[in-house]
Amino acid sequence: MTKKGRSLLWFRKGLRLHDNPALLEAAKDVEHLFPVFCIDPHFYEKQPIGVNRINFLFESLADLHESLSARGSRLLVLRGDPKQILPQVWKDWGVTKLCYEQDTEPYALERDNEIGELAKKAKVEVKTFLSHTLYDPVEVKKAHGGKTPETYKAFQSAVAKMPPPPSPVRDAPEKLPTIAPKAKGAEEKATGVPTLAEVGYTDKPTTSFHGGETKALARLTKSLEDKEWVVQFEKPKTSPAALEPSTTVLSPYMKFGCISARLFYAKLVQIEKEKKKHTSPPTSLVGQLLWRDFFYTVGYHTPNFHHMLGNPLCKQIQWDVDPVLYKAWDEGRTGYPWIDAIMVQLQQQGWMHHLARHSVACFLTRGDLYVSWTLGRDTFDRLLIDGDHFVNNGNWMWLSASAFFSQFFRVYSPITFGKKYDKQGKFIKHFLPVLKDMPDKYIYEPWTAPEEVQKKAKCIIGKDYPKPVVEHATKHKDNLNRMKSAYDANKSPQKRKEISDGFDEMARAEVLDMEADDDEDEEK
DNA sequence: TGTGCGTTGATTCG
DNA sequence: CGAATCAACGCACA
Repeated sequence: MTKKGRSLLWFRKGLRLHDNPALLEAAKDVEHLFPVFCIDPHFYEKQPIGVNRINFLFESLADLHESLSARGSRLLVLRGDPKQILPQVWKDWGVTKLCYEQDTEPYALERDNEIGELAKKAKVEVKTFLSHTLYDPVEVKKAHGGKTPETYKAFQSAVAKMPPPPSPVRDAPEKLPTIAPKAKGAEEKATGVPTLAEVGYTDKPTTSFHGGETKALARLTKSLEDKEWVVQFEKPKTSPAALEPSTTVLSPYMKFGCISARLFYAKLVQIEKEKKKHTSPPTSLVGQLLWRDFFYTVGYHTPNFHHMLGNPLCKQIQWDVDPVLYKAWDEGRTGYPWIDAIMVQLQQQGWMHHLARHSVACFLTRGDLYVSWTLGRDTFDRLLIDGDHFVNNGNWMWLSASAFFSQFFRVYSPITFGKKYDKQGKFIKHFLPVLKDMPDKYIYEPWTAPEEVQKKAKCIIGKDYPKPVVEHATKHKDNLNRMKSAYDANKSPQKRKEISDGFDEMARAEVLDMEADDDEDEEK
């Protein structure tokens, strides 16, 4: 049988050659294969992506290109809106089949729907595959009696009724079909992975984590080396103050699909079987993978999951609109070293420990500043190399006690929480060198240090390092009362609606616009 | 309608 | 260092 046809493999997430069913389908029985990634302006129109995050993506693309090249292919990187670009290239290149991995994020659903329609008109066959999550969110809902599981437990009971997650499919073949040699515009349009400078970045990336399937697989192997550690893993017992991460840091690779969740899962289950005794969800490593699938599932089925307004799961809360407090948090100058050090770690590394994220998220919202979780979500989305739509939004609602979690009286202290893990404040001193000579005794509350101690440490509070922007002891108590009132109000649909109607989204937008205004001021 | 539980709080007491 | 207490939420299930 002679091979005919030309397929286009569209990479979005799933930046890998292992466990990639769309790739296997695209490479099957065709004469030529066009592996494509689109740099879609949609993802940086709302806010500029942090340099670490965009670099992680570019590194992942470069790695993908290398791996494809080793198999006689290459990665074609296109610039622009895929809804415009793809129809053009499949016409130019004579593409007969379009293959990609399903993406359930709201923007992706809309985009892919539209592209599906365009493909139909152009008589391009479309084949899609579910391989980003362990379970299909649609199937999970079915298994739960047609209702969306809104708690982890409900999710667990739903998936317990389902077949286990599919095993990873076989790796990409050693030889892939080539790109058609004279495909019109293939070389001009697809100019390889862009440099940071080309897309307007002048700053260098600062993170020590690097993207790509190769790095991902190496990290997976290393993470699973110590099987005893694997089977004893309990997330809450790992330290948020460790300078060498106390967890796997596989999340950025999971976000971009440099690693397959199903591969990770299969390996964990194998080790658990081997060792017999092991920890269990929700705290175990398998439990962590299930959290990811839980948020993907509930997020997919909840309208306006990434908003407070119009989100049926989300408590309607009249958060303060305070650009000054928000910016102090965002830029790591709240005057609470534990909070600021974590925010600096976010800027530098694009990654923080899960409990560190809890600390700063609680602080921004119900704990101290009483600023909307959606602003914190945006900061994380901009700077985290593992920022993942459903997981990020879900966790922000959790920490702000807007959904999933309702014991709002459990507040993280910006002073004592970190102390439990790091009495000497090594973490703080690493990320806030201005405090490096502050005695351990004052490291979590430097404003309490006597003047001569501050002088000796060459760190005057209010000059070299900020005074606290709010007083935690009093503010968190005020907030507790406000949360109690908000919860009471949410019991009444009428009052809930009143809060929604009165919540000024424009005011929230102004907070974001402030940064643009600042830039203008600097130029003047 | 009551009860127990919920991935990861803080403080105090023994 | 573990347990009780603080003040007290919503949800699932009996």
